[in-house]
Amino acid sequence: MSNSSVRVRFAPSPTGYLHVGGVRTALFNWLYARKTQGKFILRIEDTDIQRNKEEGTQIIMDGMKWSGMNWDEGPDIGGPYAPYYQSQRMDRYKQVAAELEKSGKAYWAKKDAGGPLPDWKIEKLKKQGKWDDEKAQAAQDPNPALYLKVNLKERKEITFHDAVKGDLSKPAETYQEEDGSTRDFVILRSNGMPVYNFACVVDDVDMKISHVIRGDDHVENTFRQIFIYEAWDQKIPVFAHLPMIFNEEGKKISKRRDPVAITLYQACGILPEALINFEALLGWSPGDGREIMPLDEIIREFSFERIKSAAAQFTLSRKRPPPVSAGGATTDPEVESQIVEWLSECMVGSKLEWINGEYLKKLSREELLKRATPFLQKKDYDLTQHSRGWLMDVIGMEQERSKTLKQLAENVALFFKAPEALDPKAVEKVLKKNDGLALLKEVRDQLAKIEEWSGPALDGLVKGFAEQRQLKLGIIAQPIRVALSGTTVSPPIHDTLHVLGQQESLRRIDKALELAGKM
RNA sequence: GGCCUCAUCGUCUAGCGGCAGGACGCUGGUCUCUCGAACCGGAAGCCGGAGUUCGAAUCUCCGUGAGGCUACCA
Repeated sequence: MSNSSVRVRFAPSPTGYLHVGGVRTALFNWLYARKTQGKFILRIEDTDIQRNKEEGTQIIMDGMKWSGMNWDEGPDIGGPYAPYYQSQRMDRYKQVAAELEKSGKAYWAKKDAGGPLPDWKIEKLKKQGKWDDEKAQAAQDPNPALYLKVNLKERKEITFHDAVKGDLSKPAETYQEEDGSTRDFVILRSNGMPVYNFACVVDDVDMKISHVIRGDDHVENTFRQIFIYEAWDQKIPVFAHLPMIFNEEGKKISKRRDPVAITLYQACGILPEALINFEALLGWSPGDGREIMPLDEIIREFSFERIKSAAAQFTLSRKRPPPVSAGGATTDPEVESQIVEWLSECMVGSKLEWINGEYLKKLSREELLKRATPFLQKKDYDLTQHSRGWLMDVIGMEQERSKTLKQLAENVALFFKAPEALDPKAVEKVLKKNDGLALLKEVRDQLAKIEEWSGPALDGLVKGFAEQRQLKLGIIAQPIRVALSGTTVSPPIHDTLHVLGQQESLRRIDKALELAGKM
């Protein structure tokens, strides 16, 4: 079936976790591959040994799987151009480098002619937190590095067409020193390791990548990479640079500081399909106002033309000070759970949360139970005591009112644990007004006598009770609600009674009468 | 400092020379049962200045602001 020549890749570094920016980049590649029936390749860019984490690759693959993005070739499943780890392709980079050297396109040199960086620049880099001592030292390495000879070919500017941004160009002078010589750049470090730009091109050529889809922080790299493609005499792929995703401060997402690990969103009870939908809409839109779009619809509608070039903020809702400075790069479960609590709060009222709620509503009860179970277990509810049917009834009642799985688990608490105390405000507002306590006593006796404990029967009982006394339904429903839940909020009262069961309902009402009497 | 890119409600966006529209949030209201549910309203925006044009959010130029890259980091 697959006769498309489209081959795209997602090439993350295994530095600890998959974050929302990476997911967006992966997503747009994946969407394009699926739309064109091409191949989506997962490649691990682990040439920077310092920053790699051993379990990094697994974390990325787990995140991709959770998001629902599958790959056709990759580190675990291999493929025609294996291996898909850069660290295992070192010989190949050296081989290509040797070819370039042999054909006079690259040369070994020790250049410190540029000398140490100008002071203003060092200061700026330090200020931006980008200063890297190791990197600075490497530049001072006494051994030669392999430089690519930049060939301007008489061009006044270097130009390429970007599928998203249109024609992009850069003046040739940028690659010229004042004396007219070209500003060549390193492709193999003095320690023999390839730099990113070089390894990336070699891999993309070897793996026959047709479209390079990545963040627009790579636009500048593209110009350098074009010199490599040309020197090596290879076909240049189509480039598509995606607008960045910024944090709330309008800066490039920082893995260190921002809460962006997708496992965090998972823990907040976000559904993967909702996160994907939300991220697809960051920088792309179908153009007709559709917001909730199932994956197959997004695939059908996806095109580079509809990607805009301005950056988007990955914004939650209210900004509150985080409990700790770590943005999710923690391994301490205690700290992690604090961050999840904080993030859940920040998410209230956000578009992501809204989209999630929409997806949550559409799940079948079976599916909802499956997804919610880990969250219910985390709340220490004893699930073994209850039937599947009962559990589905319970979560079904809160399905519409909850926007995340985490909220759902919190909202159903009253069905698993009787309230230990009554909310004093609720007692004041409901039980101590309008004869609340007296009415509760009366309705309790009727509930004790009812023959059929079913939703409709209970609905009839409560409504009949109110009608008889010419009271608004709320006047009687609220006292029951407070008795059952301890608060003024719960699902519809007859459903709550029904699911709780006669015995438990009466027990709670009795307890509430006793407690409220003392207050 | 140099080069590149971007600029529409608070946020995500539609707009491709002809009345600035949608969504989230906010806000007001409705609902003989509560709610962060549902339903119905409202406020809220073209970064600034010139130019082209009968007409500019849209095209051009100049500012301003923001971001990216700029070292052997990816």
